[in-house]
Amino acid sequence: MAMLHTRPFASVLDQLKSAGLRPTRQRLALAKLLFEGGDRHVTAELLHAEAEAHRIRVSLATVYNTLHQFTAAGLLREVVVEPGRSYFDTNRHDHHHFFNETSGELTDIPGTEVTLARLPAVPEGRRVTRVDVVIRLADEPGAGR
Amino acid sequence: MAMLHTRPFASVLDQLKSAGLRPTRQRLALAKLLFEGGDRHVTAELLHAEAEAHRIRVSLATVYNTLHQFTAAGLLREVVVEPGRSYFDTNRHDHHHFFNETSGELTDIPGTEVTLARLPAVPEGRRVTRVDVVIRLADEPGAGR
DNA sequence: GTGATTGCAAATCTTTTGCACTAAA
DNA sequence: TTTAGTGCAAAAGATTTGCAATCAC
Repeated sequence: MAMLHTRPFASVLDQLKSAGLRPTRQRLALAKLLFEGGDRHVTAELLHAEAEAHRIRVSLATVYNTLHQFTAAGLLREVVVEPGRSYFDTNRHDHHHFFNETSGELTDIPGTEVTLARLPAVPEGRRVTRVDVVIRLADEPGAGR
Repeated sequence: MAMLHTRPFASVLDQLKSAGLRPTRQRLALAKLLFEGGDRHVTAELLHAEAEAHRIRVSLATVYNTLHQFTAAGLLREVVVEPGRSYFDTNRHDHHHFFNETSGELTDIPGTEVTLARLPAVPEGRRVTRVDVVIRLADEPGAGR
């Protein structure tokens, strides 16, 4: 059972290597927090706080560097839904997002549950790097329930 | 011919009124810049610069306030595609966006050209406020052409 | 008049940067 | 060693806020 997370984490190590990133204490610790707990959406501030809670000494600057390096290495995906704040998503599968504007909560939608039936012609000389679908939600007005 | 833009602008005035916003010199001038030139995507900084170029004296703080008030009144739509910068879109029709990650250019896609064939179930107690589709582009690697 | 609106400067918040120090290879 | 990585504090942006002066009604 403890093996459950061994494989995916090993692959993270491999990917750090192939991205030319040294497996430092900080990067390993952050990778564990990020990838050993299922799919997550974190901000730099949040991950930094979480590291502190786990007695991992990392500076906020390093958290930012690491998040961007992991993103460049394809281990994370940056999601922009709010002005002035970036979320980093550990879910690397094809998927989209619900964004609750009331609470700021970001939730995955499996790629299979959203289908784009019709897409526009891509401008000349450009290629599509990604298609992001964000379904914005608000709490139902009818209070209670 | 000069009439061409008279109507839509009048409706803007009405909407300011019904939103309880006094038609001040600043708000009127910014509204003209925003709504008399077809569909546009502006940042606060850009609109402020444009106002200055037109000899309209407005502070940047007022530009921010105005953009948010217009957005709340339904005259503008805020589009978030880049961390740390908000675009405001004057196109109020149903539509989506191309975002060129290389140049930062934001382009409209008419709602008719994108069709979502399948949408996920909306979580209990929430309602959908908007569905945003952003097609991210990069310049084709094959240089020239 | 009276309350809404504005301008300005200071404050805030997130993210980036410069650089001396530390650690991996 | 040699070079990449880290921490810290300062800097940089974008956006917001507090408050006195100004404007619309």
